[in-house]
Amino acid sequence: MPEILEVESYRLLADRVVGATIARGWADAYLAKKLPSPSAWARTVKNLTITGTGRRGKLLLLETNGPTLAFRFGMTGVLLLDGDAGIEGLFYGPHLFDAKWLRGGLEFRDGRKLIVHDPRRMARVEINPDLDELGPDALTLTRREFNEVVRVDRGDGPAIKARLLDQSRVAGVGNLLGDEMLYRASIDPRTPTGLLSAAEKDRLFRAFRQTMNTLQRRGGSHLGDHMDARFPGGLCPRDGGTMLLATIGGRTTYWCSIHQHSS
DNA sequence: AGAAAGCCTCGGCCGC
DNA sequence: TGCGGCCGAGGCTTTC
Repeated sequence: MPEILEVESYRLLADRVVGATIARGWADAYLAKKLPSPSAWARTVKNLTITGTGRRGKLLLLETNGPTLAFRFGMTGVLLLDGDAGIEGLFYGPHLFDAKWLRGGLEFRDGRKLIVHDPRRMARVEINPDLDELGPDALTLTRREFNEVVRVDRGDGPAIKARLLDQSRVAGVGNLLGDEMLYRASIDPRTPTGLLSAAEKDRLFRAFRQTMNTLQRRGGSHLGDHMDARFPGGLCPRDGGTMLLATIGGRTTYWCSIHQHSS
């Protein structure tokens, strides 16, 4: 679930600890997998004061008076402050809270705790993350930046769905947001990026912004118009067309056989 | 039982 | 034909 909209809600939650000083931190071996050792997290964060928050795509940043601390949430990670979720419906579907899924976090001198809850163990913490690997942020993508996202230098390029998921091109688009914006733009997700027409690029940019704004207002990446049809045999809510299903860019992709049809 | 919303690695092969 | 880099497949991990 955590795509850019969810991570932005985690950032707003983390804003509440700006000014607080870390008494101690802890991380299990999975959460600390990108660090030299699990103890490196505890050692590094001790006595740091949080000075601000940031975010690039799905990467949450905590600025401090020392190194920048970063969190990525994988597929099932959730950020909690003292056990309270930052947004409604954070524990979606069957994933409820269980103390055994607490993987690490920060405890502040004032007693509050910022905790990562992650059943599937793909969340990670980082110290001084390399932001050069990430493209511009999807929530504030400009037309100029979008033009770079769909630019292809050699050949026809990858399927547009795969390109949208490429975090080095644009940071923050996950599988559900990617499908939703292509659905709204009426574009076949298999279309090679370099073969998109000017009209299709125009529609995709508008749908990109519209998808971010609308789903942020609704409260989550899983609240798109096409979600109800996201199962084998589903019918398009817009025109009743059969929804097609394939793996594109490594992710399960759904699209409408009627209106998402490249001409 | 198979699929899952993210990320990382690796092998193949595309295109110059 | 050689080669760097791109692209897609597969794995991770646990759950329902």
